[in-house]
Amino acid sequence: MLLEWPTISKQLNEVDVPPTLSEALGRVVYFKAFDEPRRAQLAEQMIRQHFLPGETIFLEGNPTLGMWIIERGRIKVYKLNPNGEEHVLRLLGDGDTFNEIGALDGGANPANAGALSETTMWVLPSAALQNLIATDGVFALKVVQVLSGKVRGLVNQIENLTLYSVMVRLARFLLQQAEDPALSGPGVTRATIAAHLATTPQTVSTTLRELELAGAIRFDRHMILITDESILRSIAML
Amino acid sequence: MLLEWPTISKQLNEVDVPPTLSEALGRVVYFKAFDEPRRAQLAEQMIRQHFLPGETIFLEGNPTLGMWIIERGRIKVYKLNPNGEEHVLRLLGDGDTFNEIGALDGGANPANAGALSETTMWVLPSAALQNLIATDGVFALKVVQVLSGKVRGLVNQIENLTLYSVMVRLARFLLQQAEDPALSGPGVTRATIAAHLATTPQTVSTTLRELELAGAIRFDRHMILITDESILRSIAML
DNA sequence: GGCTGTAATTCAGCTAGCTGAAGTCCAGAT
DNA sequence: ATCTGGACTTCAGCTAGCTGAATTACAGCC
Repeated sequence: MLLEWPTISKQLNEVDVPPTLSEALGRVVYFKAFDEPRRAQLAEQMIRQHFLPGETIFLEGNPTLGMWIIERGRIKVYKLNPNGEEHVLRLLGDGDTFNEIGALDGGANPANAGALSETTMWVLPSAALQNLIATDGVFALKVVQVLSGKVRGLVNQIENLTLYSVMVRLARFLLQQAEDPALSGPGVTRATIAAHLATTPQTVSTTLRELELAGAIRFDRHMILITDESILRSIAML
Repeated sequence: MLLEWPTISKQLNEVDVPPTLSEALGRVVYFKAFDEPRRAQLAEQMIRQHFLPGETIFLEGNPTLGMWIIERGRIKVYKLNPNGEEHVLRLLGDGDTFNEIGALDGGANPANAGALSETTMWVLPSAALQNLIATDGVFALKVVQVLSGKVRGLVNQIENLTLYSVMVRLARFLLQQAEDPALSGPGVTRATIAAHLATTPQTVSTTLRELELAGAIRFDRHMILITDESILRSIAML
């Protein structure tokens, strides 16, 4: 199993870029069940946005524009404390959505968002989303399902942060990374991962060395190779 | 401002116990908008349960019975790691609901639940809840609102845990406690609070002493008095 | 009143993980 | 080929908070 780790920005040519926005919407969890005309109608209400690496997409506490859908790129959703320290809540990539909460309840942005790589995205205005829920029971049900999953995910994050060591959290992250391409790729640096696992880049480094020593992974240039998933899983306590 | 701290179980006579279940449902966030006949119909589908302090209500991973509604008492929702260490996700009391997620998405219980005090509760079976969502758009919208709030709350918890010290977390908890009676009262011991703030009872003790030294709080028997809210708020970085 | 058991406090010693600094690696630009 | 700057690594020193143990306080009960 091979993991693209940071700084590898060249070879990132995921082949299957969907040709039209409407088609792309078919891959978004919320709209999978929509038929073509309905997706097209939705597409008309959306606004295209483009960001460069390092650019801020929006700030916590500001009014929510809508739900964001990533066409292509990597972004982070994060919190800051007054010292400027950062905790990365989510790392997202192609086809992922974010800031649903603000769009759904009409409140302010719950967190900050920033581009990690060059990114193309679309915004579905809050009003359009809320209108869908109010008029389409099946869609509302879908939203409840997705939100439930989101709650489960956050509870899981809290569990990891409070009940497991950096070693375990990192092992779990590597296993997730093997499943989800959004967790690797351009812009996803050690510092970003550290901020996601509530630790420091230095500690990530030394802990990766320990994982190598334990025979779970191997380094190949800037890539990380899982050499023995069973060892990694047992370290991850899974 | 006065906070009942642990071990005071006698004087807990919150006067306004609602006489009927149907009436009690009117105080539950999900059912506030229901009229009396509708609440009565709902009440018919519910099952009454009784627990003693320390009893387990349900375990993570088991099939979900339904959504629980607390008539009277204190409970905790918590996660365990293989060492038996515990993290308390939520502390709940009269009128609060829990395990909605399992009931909403039909999955397993996302966490464990246990009674902290003698508790009377009701279970609304998952099927009944899901039926409501499917047939009542206004209700579905309400559920989306509540779930959004839940996500915001969890993100807030993660922020506290990862970006702020025990001192700050404890100060914030004391301020919350002043607002929400479920966070004090019978069964809510130092150990429980420590498990909620991801620390130890010893550290809670020493940190409370420091807060006293800073002039933010005072001890009176086993009670904690907020003597200077502005000091406490500034320590809490709020 | 005195007993008993649980909760809370205090303290000394320890450790996981942080901090800051110095050095290395490497992709991209010239 | 060399240079440059960001990312990564390594290390020594430190500290917030944990651990275990001993002590005290208190509620409930007779």
